[in-house]
Amino acid sequence: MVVVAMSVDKRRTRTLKDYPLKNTGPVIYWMGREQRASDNWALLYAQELALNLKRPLVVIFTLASGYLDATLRQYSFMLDGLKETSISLEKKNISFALLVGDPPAKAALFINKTNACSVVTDFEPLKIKEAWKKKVAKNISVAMFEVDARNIVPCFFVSPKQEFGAYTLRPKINRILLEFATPYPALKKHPYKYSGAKKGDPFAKAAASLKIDESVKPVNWVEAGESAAKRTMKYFIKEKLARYPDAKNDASKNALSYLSPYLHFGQISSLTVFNEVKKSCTPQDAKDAFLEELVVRRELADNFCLYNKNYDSFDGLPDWAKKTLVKHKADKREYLYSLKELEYAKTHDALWNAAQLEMVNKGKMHGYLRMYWGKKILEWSKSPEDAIKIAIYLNDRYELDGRDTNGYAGIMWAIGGLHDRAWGERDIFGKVRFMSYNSQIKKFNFKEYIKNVPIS
DNA sequence: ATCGGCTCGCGCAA
DNA sequence: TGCGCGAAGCCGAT
Repeated sequence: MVVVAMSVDKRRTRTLKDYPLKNTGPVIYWMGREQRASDNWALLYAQELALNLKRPLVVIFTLASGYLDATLRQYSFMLDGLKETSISLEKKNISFALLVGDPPAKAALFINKTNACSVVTDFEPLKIKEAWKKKVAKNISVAMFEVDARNIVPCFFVSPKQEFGAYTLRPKINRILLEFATPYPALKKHPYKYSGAKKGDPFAKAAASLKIDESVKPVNWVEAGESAAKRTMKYFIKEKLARYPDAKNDASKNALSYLSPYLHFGQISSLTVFNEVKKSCTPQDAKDAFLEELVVRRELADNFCLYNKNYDSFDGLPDWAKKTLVKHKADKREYLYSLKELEYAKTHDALWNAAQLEMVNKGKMHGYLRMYWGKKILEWSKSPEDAIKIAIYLNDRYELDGRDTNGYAGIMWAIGGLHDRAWGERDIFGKVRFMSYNSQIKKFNFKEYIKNVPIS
């Protein structure tokens, strides 16, 4: 077959299954965490393959019950976004199929049944996703590619190992950032129609068959989906970005982008945000401060989860931190709270309780307080192992952006010194950085913050 | 209000 | 081998 030059950078792609391209059924994009029709390198790559082969393009999404203990809150945000995406895809003559059940089994079955000519999926370093992909690759006889459509600089290309800190990854990203920060081509109206599409609304049926924890309710202050994500981005750039450097660590000020749920579900691409921020009329220091978090810190979290498969447990911490935490494991805890006491915000610390309630009731905790929140869980739990488990449980249960590489890296930073340096030794924390209640309340108007936290 | 020390290890210069 | 410096701090001295 003729190999045509592709506009998606080859360094963004990896081969998961080496097999000659066929010329039979559709090209399939198995959509994972990049849940959007626009500005999606994985989808664009799949479309280019399909155009070259002159075949239809089908996007499939595999929907599992209780994925990593997600609750109705996250499912509802995700499905609302997917509905909008599926409509956008259909408008481009790209078919969308929602497959309910065991993801790798359902995906492989669909690929085999439709006699697909190749399969594209998006990059995500979580263990469960890697296991799914491996299983699918084993059970199909067709080429399968993976595209990093999340990071601006592809994660597996920028570094071959776990980076020690932001300062070791930053220069590697910056050296090649502009090579990868290219504008997105538009998704084309696909000229070859897929004839096997099922009639009817797949979402109604799927919702009925899902078995998920419904005790954590959806939140109504934020709208899901690609167009809401773009509106949120534009509002942030226009109204809040200029004061971001001064106000970002102040939980009583409304200065954050509120983009993390959208970024988590891939309803917006960080490169889209990057390009919009760059071309905005905002002081350079504000752009720099925001882009550091949008690019370096987010991509550092993916780097961590890609190269450290203990990203969600004590074993994944750096050696110096494990050593010092073990040394202080038996230190007396002045306060010791059970999971339920923490979950219901019944501690002696009004600031911590407020942050916890903000998360439980809103699905989003202020970014700066997430650090304080995590460090106090270490201080009040019987071991660092327990603290990590509890923090991940609460984060994944209540945050809209739970189960994100950023969530794991953030918790490991707070509790276990990941990507951080050693500091003065003290009880429980050892040499892991400590944060104190007294310093926090001196830094910002916490009464104002607490006043605005939704208490139910 | 501001400053230095705390303390570890990577990466680069020499 | 030495040295600078880092993902968001704390504390005590001045």
